[in-house]
Amino acid sequence: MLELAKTYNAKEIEDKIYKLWEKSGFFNPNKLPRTYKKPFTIIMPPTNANGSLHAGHGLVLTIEDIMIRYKRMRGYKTLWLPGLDHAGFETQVVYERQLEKEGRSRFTMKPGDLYQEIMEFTMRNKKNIEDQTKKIGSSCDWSREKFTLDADIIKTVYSTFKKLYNDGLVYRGRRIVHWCPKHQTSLSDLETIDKKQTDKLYYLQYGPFTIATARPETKFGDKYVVMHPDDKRYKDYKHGQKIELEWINGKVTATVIKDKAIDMSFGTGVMTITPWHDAVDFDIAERHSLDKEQIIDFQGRLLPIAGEFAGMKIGEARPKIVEKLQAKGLLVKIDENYTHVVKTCYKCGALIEPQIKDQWFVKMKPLAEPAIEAIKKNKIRFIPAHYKKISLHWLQNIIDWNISRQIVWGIPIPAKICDSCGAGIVDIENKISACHKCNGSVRKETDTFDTWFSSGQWPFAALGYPSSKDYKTFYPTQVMETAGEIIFFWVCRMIMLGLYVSKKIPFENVYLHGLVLDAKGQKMSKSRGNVINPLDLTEKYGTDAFRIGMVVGNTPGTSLALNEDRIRGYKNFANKIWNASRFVLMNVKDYKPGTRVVLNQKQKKTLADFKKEVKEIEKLMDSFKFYIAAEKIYHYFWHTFCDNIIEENKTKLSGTAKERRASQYLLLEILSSSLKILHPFMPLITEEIYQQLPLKNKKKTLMIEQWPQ
RNA sequence: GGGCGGCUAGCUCAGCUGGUUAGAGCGUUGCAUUCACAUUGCAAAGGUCAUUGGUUCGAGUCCAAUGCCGCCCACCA
Repeated sequence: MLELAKTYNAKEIEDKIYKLWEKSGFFNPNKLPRTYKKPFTIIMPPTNANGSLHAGHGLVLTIEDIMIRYKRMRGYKTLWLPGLDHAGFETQVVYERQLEKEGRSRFTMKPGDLYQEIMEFTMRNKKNIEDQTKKIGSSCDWSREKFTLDADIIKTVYSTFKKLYNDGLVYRGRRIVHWCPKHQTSLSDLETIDKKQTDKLYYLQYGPFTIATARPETKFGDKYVVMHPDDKRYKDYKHGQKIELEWINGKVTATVIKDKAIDMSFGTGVMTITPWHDAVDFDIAERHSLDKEQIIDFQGRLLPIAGEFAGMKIGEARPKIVEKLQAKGLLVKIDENYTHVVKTCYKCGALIEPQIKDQWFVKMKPLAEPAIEAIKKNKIRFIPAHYKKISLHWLQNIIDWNISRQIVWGIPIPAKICDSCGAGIVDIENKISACHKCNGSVRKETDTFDTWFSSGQWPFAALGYPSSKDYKTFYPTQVMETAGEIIFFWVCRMIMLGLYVSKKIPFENVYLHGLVLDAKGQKMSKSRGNVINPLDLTEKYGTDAFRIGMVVGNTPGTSLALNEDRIRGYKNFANKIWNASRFVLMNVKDYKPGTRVVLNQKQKKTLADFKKEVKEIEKLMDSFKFYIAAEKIYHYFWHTFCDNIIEENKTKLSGTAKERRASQYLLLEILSSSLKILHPFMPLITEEIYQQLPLKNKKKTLMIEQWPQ
C-alpha cells in the first residue's frame, strides 16, 4: 500500500517498527548479509541495575545507536553489546534506603539473605531497563546481553585478580582507608567528595609546645610531636627526644619527630599525630616506624583509650573534651573561623573517618605506565580532545586502588585470610586450608570487589576473553561512548586493565558526552524534584523527536540543558517528514520503479547538490560531529527538499508524461536517500515511510540499506 | 596550590586546520492560507563575537594578559 495515514502518530508506529527490526535479526552481526565484513563494535556502558533510565541514558543510547546505525549502513559488521551492571555500592545504597523505609536494616540481616533480596530487586529492574532501552529505538544485539554477575564474567574477573596477585600487583595491606561510618565500608579515593567547611581550630598546650587541631577528640593517644627539621624555633629539640608532659587523661611520654611534611608556616609549626585517623599522620608514622593506635571505632565511637569519654560519638565528645582541656589549663585559644576541607561519603554525605584496615590494593603505577604510553602515542582518540590531558594528568599522579568493599552486593573477593598473621591468600578454587606463611588457620574473605574492578574489565570480559569467537572478531572495539564524569572511575581503568590483561587497547575512540541538565541548566536530582524522565518525552513527542533533539547542537563534553521546547521543535520536524513523504507517495502511484527518465539541467543540478550534501554529512559522521550532521540534515530536508525541490516540481507533476516521470524519479530519489541519512537519527519514522516506498531492489528494512553514494 | 572548560542574537547553543555582508533552534514582530503539512509558508527585527594588547594583507577563529562563571584534582594539622 503506497499510503501513509493523514496525520503522523508516533505511538502507532514505534512498537511495531521495533518488532519488525527484532524479527529481522539484523541487530545481531552474525545475521547481517555476508557482505558486511569489517567489524565495528561498541560495548554499551552497562546500565546500573538499581532503577530506571534517566535522561543521561537517553543520550547514551541515542548517540551510540546513531554510530551503530550509520556504520551498519556503511556495510560494517556492527555489534552493539548491551549490558547490566550490578553496581555494587550504588545498588546496595539504593536498597538500604528501601530497607530503612520498611524499618529494616542490613546490619540485622544475614548477608546471604540480603544478597538474595538485592538480586531479586536487580532482576526486576533488569526487565524494566531492557524495555526502556528498546523504547529509545536501540539497535543493540540482545542475544549477547551480559550482566556483571554472570558466571563467565566472574571467572574473568577472578583470573585477572589472580594474575595481578601473581605479578605482585595486588597486595593486602594494613593501610589507612576512607571509612564511611554510616555505610560501614571503605571507599576508594574517587568515592569521596571534598567539602569546604568552617570549624573551630583549637590551640592546645602539649608540654612545651602549642599545637593546633580541629579534632581534639582524636588526640588521646598522641605521643609523637612533629616539627620540620629546618625549623629554627625548635632547633633545640632533637629527633627521638623524649618529653614527659601532662595530657588530657594524665601523664604521657612524647617523642620528638622531625619530618619535612610539616608546614612551618601553619599554626605554630608543631603538631602531634594521630596515625590511625589521618592520612598525613599515617604517612609520617610509616616513615619513622611509629606506633599507631585506634581511637575511634568503626561506628564512630570513642574507644577505651578515651577514658571517661569512651563510648561517646565524636560529635558529643568534642565539646566535653574541650571543656576538660580548658579546666586543666591546656586550652590556649580557639580560632573560630578555621576554613578547611573535609572528606565526605559521595553517597550519604557523612563525614569520612579515616581508619586503618586490612584491605586489598592494586598497585597502580605499573598499570598506568602502558596506558600513559598508549595515550601519548595517540593510540586512543579522545573526543573531545582535551580529555587526553585530563586522563594523562590523573594517570601520572595515580595512587594505589583500594578494591575491597565491606558490602555483600558484589563479586566476592576469592581469598582466604589467615587468623594468626593476617595474610591474604588468593584462592579462586576455594581449596586453601592453612596459611602458607605461618601455617595458621584461615577463614574466607567476606569483602567484595569495588564494582569498578569488574566494570573496568568490561570490554574484553563481555566479549568472552580470551578464547571466544566474539572476542577474536570484535576486540579491540572501535568506540567507547560514556559520560565524561566517569573518565577516571571507568575509562582510564578500562584502558589500564585492558592493556594489562588483553595486551591491547580496549577501544580506539573514546567519545565523552556531558551531563544532561534540566531546562534551567541545573543538575537533575530527586531531592530537587527536577528529574526529567526520557520516556515521558518520547511518549509526548515521539522517540524520533527525542533522539534528534538530544543531539542537535550537543557538542561532546559540554553539558546539555534539556528544554522541552527543544524536543517539541523536532516533533514538528517529524511531522514535516511525514507530510512531505505523504505528498511524494500520493504523486508516485503511477510510477514504476526503474523507469528511464530524462532530467533537465536544474534537476540534474539538484541531484548533484544533494550528493555533495551527503558527502559533507558523511564527513561529519566520520569525525563524530553528529551535532552538526543532524542539524545539516534537518536543514536540508526542510528548507531545501520541502521548501524548494518539492515546490519546484509541483507544476511538472501535472505537466507532460515525460516531465511527470522525471519529477517522480527525482522526488523519490531524494526522499529515499534523505530517509537513509536521517535514519541513524530518527530510525522509527524513516523506517515506517521506507516500508511504503516504491523502490527497486528494496531491502527488508531501511536499517540495512546502503548509505547513499 | 595545581589543572580543565566556558564567556557569540531575548533564551539554549553551533562556528573544523584564520579569508567575502557572523549561523541554527526556540522566542518576538508583520503578512499569507481551501495547494503534503497551521505540528504550515513568506518576510523582518535582533550581535562593539567578555576586556586589553599582539601576530597577520586579513582574527569570533592563533598568541599573551586580565576579568567574571563553572568543573576537576591535591595529605596543610
